Amino acid sequence: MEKRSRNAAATRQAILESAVTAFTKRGYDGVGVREIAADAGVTAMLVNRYFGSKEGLFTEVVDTAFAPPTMIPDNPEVPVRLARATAEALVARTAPGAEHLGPFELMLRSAANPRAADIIRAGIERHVGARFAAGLEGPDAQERAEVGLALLAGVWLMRTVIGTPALRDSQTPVLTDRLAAMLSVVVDP
Amino acid sequence: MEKRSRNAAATRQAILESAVTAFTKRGYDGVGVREIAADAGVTAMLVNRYFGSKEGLFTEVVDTAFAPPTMIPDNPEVPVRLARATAEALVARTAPGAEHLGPFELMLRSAANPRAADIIRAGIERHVGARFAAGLEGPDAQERAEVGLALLAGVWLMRTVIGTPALRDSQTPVLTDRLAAMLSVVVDP
DNA sequence: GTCTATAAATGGATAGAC
DNA sequence: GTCTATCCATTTATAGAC
Repeated sequence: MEKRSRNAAATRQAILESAVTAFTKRGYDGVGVREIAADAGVTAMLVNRYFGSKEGLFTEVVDTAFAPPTMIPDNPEVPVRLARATAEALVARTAPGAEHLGPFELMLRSAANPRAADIIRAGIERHVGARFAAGLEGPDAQERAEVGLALLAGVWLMRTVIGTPALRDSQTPVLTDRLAAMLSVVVDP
Repeated sequence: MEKRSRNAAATRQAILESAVTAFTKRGYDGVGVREIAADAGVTAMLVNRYFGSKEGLFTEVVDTAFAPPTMIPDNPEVPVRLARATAEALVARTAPGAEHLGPFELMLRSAANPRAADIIRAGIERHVGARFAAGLEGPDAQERAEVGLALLAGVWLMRTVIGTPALRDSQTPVLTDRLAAMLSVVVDP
C-alpha cells in the first residue's frame, strides 16, 4: 500500500482541489502555482508535472467547477418556477455572510485574463450555458439563456465582488422578486 | 515657452490618458507602470512621482472614466424611454466591431483585484450609481439602479469580455427588446 | 514520485545624477 | 522635470539529484 504522499493520483487530485479554491477566491492572475502547491502539501514543480502549465491546470479547474449544476437546476420544473428558483438561489448565495465560491466567482475573478476568458467561455458553452438553454422552451433559447446568465453574473459581481452598498444591504424578498421578474423575461417563452 | 516634455502638468495628463486606455483594455493586474509610462513617452519613475503609486494612479483613472455620463443619460426623459435608450446604448457599445472602452470594461477587467474593486465601488457610488438612481422615481431607487447596473455589467461581460457565441451573434433588435424589457422592471416604478 | 536549486523574465518602487 | 541604474520581491518553468 503506497503512502498518500507517494500516490500520483491522490497528489494530482489534491492539487486540483487546492486550485479550484484558490482560483475561485483570487482569480487566475491573483494566485501563483507556488501557493496552490503549498496548500496541497507539495512543491510547485508537481503542478507542471501533472498539468503541464498554469493554464493547463486552470482548464481542468474550470471543467471541475462548471460541471455540477450549482445554480441552474438540472431537471427544471415549469419555466415560471425556474425563474423564481434561480433568483432565490442567486440571492441566497450572494448574501453578505455566504460562502463566495462556485463557478460565477471563478469566472468573475479570472475573466480579465484573455487566455482564462477563452477557457471560461468554452466551459460555459459545455456546461452552464447548455444546461440553461436546455431548460428553456421557445425560440432563441441559447441567446435567452446567455442573457439570463449575464444577469446572474452581473448581480454576483456587483453584490459580492464589487460590493455596492444598496445591493449588499438589500432586503431578500424585495430583491428576489425583482430578479425573478427580470429573469422571467428570458425564461417565459 | 516650455517644451511639452518639460511641462509637469502636460506630462501628468499624458500619463493619466495612457493609463485610462491601458487599464481599460487589460485591467489593473494586466498592465505594468512601465508600459503605461512608455506609452506616454516617459519613464516609469514619473508615474510614482506624480501619482504616488500604481494604486494612486488607478484611483484617478477610475474617477476620470466614471465621471462622464457615457451610458446612463444625464437628464433622463420619461422613465420608459430611459430603459429603451439604455438598452440601445448597451447593445451598440458591445457590438462585435465596436470599441471596447469605457467604465464598464474598466470595471470588469480590474474587479478581480480587491484593492481595485474597492476603488471601483467608490467610483460607482459617486458617479454612475448616483446618476442612475437620480433618474429613477419611486421607492428603493438606489437598489433598483444597482440591479440595472448589474444587468448592464453582466451583458457587457458575457458579450465582449467572455464572448459567449449566442450573445455575440445576436440580432440587434431582438436583443435590444429583451434587455429593454428587463430594464423596465427596475426603471418603471 | 518528489525534492532542491535555479533559470529567465517581470513586477513595483527608490536613490541619486543632471 | 526627467533620466539612468538598481533594489528587491515575485512569477512561471525547468534541470538534475535522490
